[in-house]
Amino acid sequence: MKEFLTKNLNSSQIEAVRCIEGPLIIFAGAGTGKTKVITHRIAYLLSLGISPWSILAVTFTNKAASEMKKKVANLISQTYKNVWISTFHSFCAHFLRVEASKINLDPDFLIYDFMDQKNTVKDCMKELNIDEKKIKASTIVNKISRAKDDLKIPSDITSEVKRSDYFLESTTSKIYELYQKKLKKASALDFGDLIMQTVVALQRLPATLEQYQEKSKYIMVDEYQDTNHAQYILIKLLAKKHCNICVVGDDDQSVYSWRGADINNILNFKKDYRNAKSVRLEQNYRSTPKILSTAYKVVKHNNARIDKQLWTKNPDDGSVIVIKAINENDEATKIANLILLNAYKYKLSSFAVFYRTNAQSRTFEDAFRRVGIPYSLVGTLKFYDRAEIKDIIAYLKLIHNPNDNVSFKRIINIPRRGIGKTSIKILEKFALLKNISLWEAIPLASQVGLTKGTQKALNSFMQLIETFSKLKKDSSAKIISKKVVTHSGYLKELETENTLESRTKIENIQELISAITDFENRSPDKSLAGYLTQIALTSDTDSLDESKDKVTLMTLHLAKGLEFEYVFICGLEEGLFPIWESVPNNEELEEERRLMYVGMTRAKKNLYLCWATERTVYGKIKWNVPSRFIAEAGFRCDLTKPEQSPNFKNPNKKYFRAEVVYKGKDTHNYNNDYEIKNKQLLSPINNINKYKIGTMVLHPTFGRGKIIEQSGTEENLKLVVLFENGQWKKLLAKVANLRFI
DNA sequence: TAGCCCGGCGTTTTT
DNA sequence: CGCCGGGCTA
Repeated sequence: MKEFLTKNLNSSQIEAVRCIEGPLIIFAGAGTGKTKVITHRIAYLLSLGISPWSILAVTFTNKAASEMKKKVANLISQTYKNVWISTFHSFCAHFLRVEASKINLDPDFLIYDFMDQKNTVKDCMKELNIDEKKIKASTIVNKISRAKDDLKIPSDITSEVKRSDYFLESTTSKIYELYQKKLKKASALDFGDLIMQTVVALQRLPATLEQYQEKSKYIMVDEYQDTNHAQYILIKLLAKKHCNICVVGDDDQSVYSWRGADINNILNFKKDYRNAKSVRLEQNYRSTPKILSTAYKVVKHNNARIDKQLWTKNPDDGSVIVIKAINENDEATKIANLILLNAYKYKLSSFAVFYRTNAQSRTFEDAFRRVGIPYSLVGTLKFYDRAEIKDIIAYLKLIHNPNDNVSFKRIINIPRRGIGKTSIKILEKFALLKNISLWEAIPLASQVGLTKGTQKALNSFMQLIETFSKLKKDSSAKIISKKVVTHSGYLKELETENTLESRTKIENIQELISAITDFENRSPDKSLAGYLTQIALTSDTDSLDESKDKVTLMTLHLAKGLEFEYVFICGLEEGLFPIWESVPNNEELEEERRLMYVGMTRAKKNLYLCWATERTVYGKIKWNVPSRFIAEAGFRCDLTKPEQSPNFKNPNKKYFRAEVVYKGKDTHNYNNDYEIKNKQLLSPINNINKYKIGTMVLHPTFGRGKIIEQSGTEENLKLVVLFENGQWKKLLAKVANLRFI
């Protein structure tokens, strides 16, 4: 093995890299160098002279795929370009476009996102006279998506249900059937179709299958614990001939079962592939021993897992601390203060706040704004979800395929053309009757008794779109989109509005056009269809910009794969995390626990577990009990009496009881224990370690306070004390003249 | 047709 | 408490 491939790898990593023949499963715990192993493995294959054309690496996210490409390129400069590294969805989209003719598919199909799906389902429900108040459209979308994840067609759904669910299941099945017809008519595929259709095609076309099996003589699958059944079958088909399949994953980090991921895929790998070898990566390079052992204590409570325990050579500094807050504002204020306090040591981008639900982000935004901490909120408002962007995209989609009813309805009256809901309703009814698209119904509008004015408006809309369509042949996506913005009157309407909001919208549209320009400069396929595919399969572009020095706010789900020096996991209360719905169901509870594990293992040095005794939910105050995960992590919480902080009137500045603190022993022993300090807070301090974190002190000028941080030793022992007035001070212990109280 | 008001609802969301 | 969507009125 070439030397450049082995240096910086540990022995298990090397073992995983070198095992290239036959099935291999790599259990790669958090922070164990998983990506490194995959990229080195690819480089190793290439260094052996294996053709890049026969290597396929599949990931879930675009980010992971592009990172992987970049890292392989760094290892092997020349040949990497021909290695097929892509996401499941783009692999399938590519496959389906190339092989479309063999399976009676329009090669220029659109890709529907969640909103498109939901709108289509709504149409179906109207048509089938199903009351949207009884069953939500989004429930049906989820059910249809899950069915596709399981490779089920509409008739499969009803055949295997209990009688109690029969109504819901049979309506789902009916809607699913109609939904597929509508998608077909619009030449659209949803995300689930991309995988399912690919599987179906490969099963039906043995010659094609064989061809792709050659292309995937060596397969690698990243985040295997997140594969759903369809993806599992897809991989199985591709790997069947050569069986050089290498899957990488961590069952402890499986948090997407609600989206169809099946943890059994990874747990049963050895049953599926009898002669499979397995390698465990257990040396962690990210976190401190404290963090790892705490996280392990939590995840150990799960039954459906393969036991593995991470260890590290990292020094045992930093801390794991539980913070008890009075309410959600207090929680945010305390965290904001802790960040300010430590901001001199690290960049703001080294701090992250994780929460279970998006609704929790607001308090943090308020608190951070108040004290002037720059933050970036990840995941909520996606660029491509903004109304103005979706409008312009809808124009592009309609230009690409005028039969796309979803896009048609979105923009028919944007900007206002005097075509209202009732006109559309009439047109829709008519189109349904004639089994044609809304677009095709326009020339026949005179037959349905629409007014002259409406007819005229419809016709000029049609003309507008047709003018754009003519540009398709010899104009780029950029030119078309520019013309759409101006000629449709969209820009003009925003300009006349001239509000702060409308100006932001104009900026966003300009940003969109520059994104399209960017796409054209980069991508080999400069067509409109190419661009539409790209955006359908790409999520947020700008959300996590690591170059900006800001604190990160995000949900725990989005945290997977990232790492930060300081991690704050918030809202650790029964009912919120673990979220109430999951508690009665053991499998779901275990998934919550894995989510906790994911969150904890993001931390490199300092981990804070936060909970509030009181929290306002939907305008009502709720009293909480600390999350079981806090106890499982080895901390004891006093549940009986919620603390009332003395001497405080302003609730936002009530002081802090870092009730339970990790007692750091200077040892790398992985299994060392935690000492509960809860009861010692107000008791006499022994001389040896008298400035313990959590100790109450009295300062001659600042008054009562509590030690919440320490650094340095002996003569240089520095303390951070939080005083009752809400101020934080950094003090040199030797001269601070503190008295214990 | 468009704007307003009222009622219901309120996990997580790689593609 | 706040948002979104449906229905009703000007």
